[in-house]
Amino acid sequence: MKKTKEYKDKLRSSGIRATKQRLMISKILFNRKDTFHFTIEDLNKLIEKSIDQKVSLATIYNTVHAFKKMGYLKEISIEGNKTYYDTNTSNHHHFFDEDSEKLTDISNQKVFVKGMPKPPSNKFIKSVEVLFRVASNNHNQK
Amino acid sequence: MKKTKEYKDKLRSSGIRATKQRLMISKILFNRKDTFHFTIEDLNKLIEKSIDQKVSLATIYNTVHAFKKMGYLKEISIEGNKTYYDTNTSNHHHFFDEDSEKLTDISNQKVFVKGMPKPPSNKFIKSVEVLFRVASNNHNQK
DNA sequence: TTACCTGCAAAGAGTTTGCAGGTAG
DNA sequence: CTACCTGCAAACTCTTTGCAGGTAA
Repeated sequence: MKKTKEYKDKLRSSGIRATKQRLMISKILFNRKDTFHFTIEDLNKLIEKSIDQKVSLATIYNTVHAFKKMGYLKEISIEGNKTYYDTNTSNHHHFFDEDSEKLTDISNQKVFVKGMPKPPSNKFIKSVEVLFRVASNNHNQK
Repeated sequence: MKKTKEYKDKLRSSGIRATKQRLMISKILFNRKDTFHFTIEDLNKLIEKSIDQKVSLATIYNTVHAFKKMGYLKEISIEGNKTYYDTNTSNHHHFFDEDSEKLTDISNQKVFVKGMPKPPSNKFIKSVEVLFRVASNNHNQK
């Protein structure tokens, strides 16, 4: 609650209006200590659980896309038909737990990629992402 | 053509029937020197272009899933709503060209990940995948 | 012969779009 | 006041499913 003004300013300075819906979503996504990994479905459930009014799915998609374009969210590469987003927009790596289908951050200060390959001509490397797939021993092959 | 018997044996030894459709898809996917990265849509177009009869989409999905289960294909983690498959099932890495949305293999003998993190308790690391995103300089942010 | 497979069409899941009415600035 | 935004429903894309008829072994 105390951060409402801060989010208003952030949105306005990004050139979009600080609507009720966007402020609410900002609070849900960014009022937390840890990185948050989510799908649109996850976010929608959180909104429904909250006391405030419901937000239409179209608006949730719209807002998440806007936040991504502004650099407040990052899309994550995970197989499957759902799109995952991450509130940690810095370059970092992930565990993907195949049992629970949950992501965990790994700082890029702990993991190093050696032997950076030469990119195709006229291309430059925009980012390097490492995904460690984990599971318990008795888990079926994905 | 000369490999038909080989594919028949391969399919049968995997416990599924060597149907016309599966043999045709086997040839398209595996009768090549280089690794092949594709979506179901790509594969369907190749089948349509070929001289043989068309194969229904349901059968293509069915076959690709069967091949994946047998370990002949690997699913690749790329953002977006389409599923990518790879005929190279060994542990290796990729360039992803954001301009063309095409993948290129990188041997895992060239790239090394140092500082392997400790997985969550009771979990073990199944695989390590590195994705290098590349683009040309004038390309818009994805 | 018969268990398995294919093709079609319908259904499902996730996402996008068009547009009328609402609201931030 | 008005350009931008929201909510709804319809549309779209990719994928899965049910089932009648076909086919490998």
